[in-house]
Amino acid sequence: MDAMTAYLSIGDFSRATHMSIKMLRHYHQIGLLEPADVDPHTGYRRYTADQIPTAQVIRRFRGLDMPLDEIQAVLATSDVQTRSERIAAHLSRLEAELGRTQHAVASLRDLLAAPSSDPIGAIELRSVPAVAAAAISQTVDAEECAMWLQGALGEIYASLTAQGLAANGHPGGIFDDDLYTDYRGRVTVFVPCGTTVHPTGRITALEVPAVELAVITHSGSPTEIDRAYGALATYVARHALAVRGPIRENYLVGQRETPDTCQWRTEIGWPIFQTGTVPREQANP
Amino acid sequence: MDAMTAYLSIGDFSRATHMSIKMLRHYHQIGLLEPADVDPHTGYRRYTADQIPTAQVIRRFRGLDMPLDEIQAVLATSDVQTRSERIAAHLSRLEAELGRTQHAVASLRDLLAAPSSDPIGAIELRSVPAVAAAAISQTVDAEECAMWLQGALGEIYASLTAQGLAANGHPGGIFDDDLYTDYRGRVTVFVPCGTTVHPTGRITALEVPAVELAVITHSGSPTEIDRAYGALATYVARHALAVRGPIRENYLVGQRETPDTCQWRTEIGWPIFQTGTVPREQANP
DNA sequence: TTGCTCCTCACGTCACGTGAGGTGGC
DNA sequence: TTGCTCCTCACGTCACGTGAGGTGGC
Repeated sequence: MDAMTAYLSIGDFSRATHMSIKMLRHYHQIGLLEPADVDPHTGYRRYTADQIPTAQVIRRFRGLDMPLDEIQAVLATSDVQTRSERIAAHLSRLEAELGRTQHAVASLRDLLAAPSSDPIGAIELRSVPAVAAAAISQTVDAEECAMWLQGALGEIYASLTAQGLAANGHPGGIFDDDLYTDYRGRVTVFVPCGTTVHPTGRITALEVPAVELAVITHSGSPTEIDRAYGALATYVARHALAVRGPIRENYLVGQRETPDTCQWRTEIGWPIFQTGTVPREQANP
Repeated sequence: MDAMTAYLSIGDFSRATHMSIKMLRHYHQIGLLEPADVDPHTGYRRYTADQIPTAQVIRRFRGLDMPLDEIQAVLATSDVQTRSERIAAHLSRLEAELGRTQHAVASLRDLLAAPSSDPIGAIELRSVPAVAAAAISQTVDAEECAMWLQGALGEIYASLTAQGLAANGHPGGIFDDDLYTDYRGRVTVFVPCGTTVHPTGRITALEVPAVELAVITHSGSPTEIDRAYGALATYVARHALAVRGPIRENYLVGQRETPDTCQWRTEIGWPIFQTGTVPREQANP
């Protein structure tokens, strides 16, 4: 018997590859996995045994939540080098996400085990003067914001070193409201420096404006900063201090000081009314 | 100033909780997180600072991909005991999935590193006689099939022991086509035993029918059994042997023998034409 | 001939995102 | 008064699943 005539019906192909018929039809429709032959009269799909390995690769990738268009891109890449790179990139992303999820699970376990072990510090009202800085601004997605910030900060420090300039305080970030309300907005990261920086790459010289802020300090990993945000927002709301304006963050201890995120310390600054001489207050949530 | 009047607009609440406005409106619509007040004239949503912790819990759970209705169920549970159990259950599911994904990543890395290290065995055509067995049958989803099978098998062995009966061969499974084509179908798991079993629980006495099968053996974890299925389907297609009927599996080495899934050995049987005296053949994919 | 497989729409699901078009509040 | 915030539809996205209603093949 001729091996070429050994077509598999969609049902047989489903059994061979462990993909549902609905999936196979879907993959046909979007052109990801086209049957070797389609009967022009009945519309019956016919697959060959040769297509099984391809189907299995697709199934494996889907099992790892790779989007269909990415799978398609990988399969369309004939260049072995590029192909391997794309796959490796996806696997790295996956492993990174695995780490984050593991961390989140542990963190939630902690939260549930000791519900009120809040190491959330006091809230301080602060008048921040204007300061000259080297800065990078860009519109970014909320998800990639943390990563983007690290990269931009690295670029700024590298340029300061190249220009023989010294940082003049902790690095900071300025976050447009859109970043929170639409999950996409303008972010500025800056490093104060006495001398005006010479613009190179994405870097610009920026006069960071003066503001009145309610400030809280978050100790620990950025993944758990939400609690400090909540405490700060509660305080500002209860005291009716709220005013429009971007949120600030200052990185007292961060990537540059230690890779151990548990030791990081971040100040969050929420814009408030100019209250003149404000007494230092304790948060009372 | 009165703390009770300290409402937050949806924008402020978004900044306080790191949830987008779209999310907050969505959660309002489905009743997961209702604003403390809605202005009857303008429709403006007003939140209180008290709602921030609840919102944060929701955000944490969503970060772990918990479905919204499950979150709702957890929050609606006033009984602390039940609530903790539900959360713990979700975390356990998550950790199990983490393990599976890690395994899948590693497996795919292997596959890419050594593309043709196929330890896939020979294919044998076999006449299987009918056999008396203790069995459990049920319609299950493809995803939960493996888990279900372990549980059912455990029940069967326990009952055999209780009735003083001995197993008379390896345990096996019978899988309706629907399980592959629709991801939901009838599955039967059985253990051959000489004496007729007394029906208890889900267990019935079953005469497992005789069949002609093409059989391949898969060595290793069930998560990688897809390759053996592919090889077997290819063989059956190329030799035009296919015939309707449920697929069989025999568990030569499984959970009962060793928890190390790498050492498991599973036979897969694909129904074929009754060919009378068949010569033993080698697969030639 | 019966029952099974396979076909094509059309619509549903889940958790939102993306505008359009309009109004309210400082 | 201007510009910003907020509102409600209505529709889109992603990867399919769920029928309805109908035809083909052994």
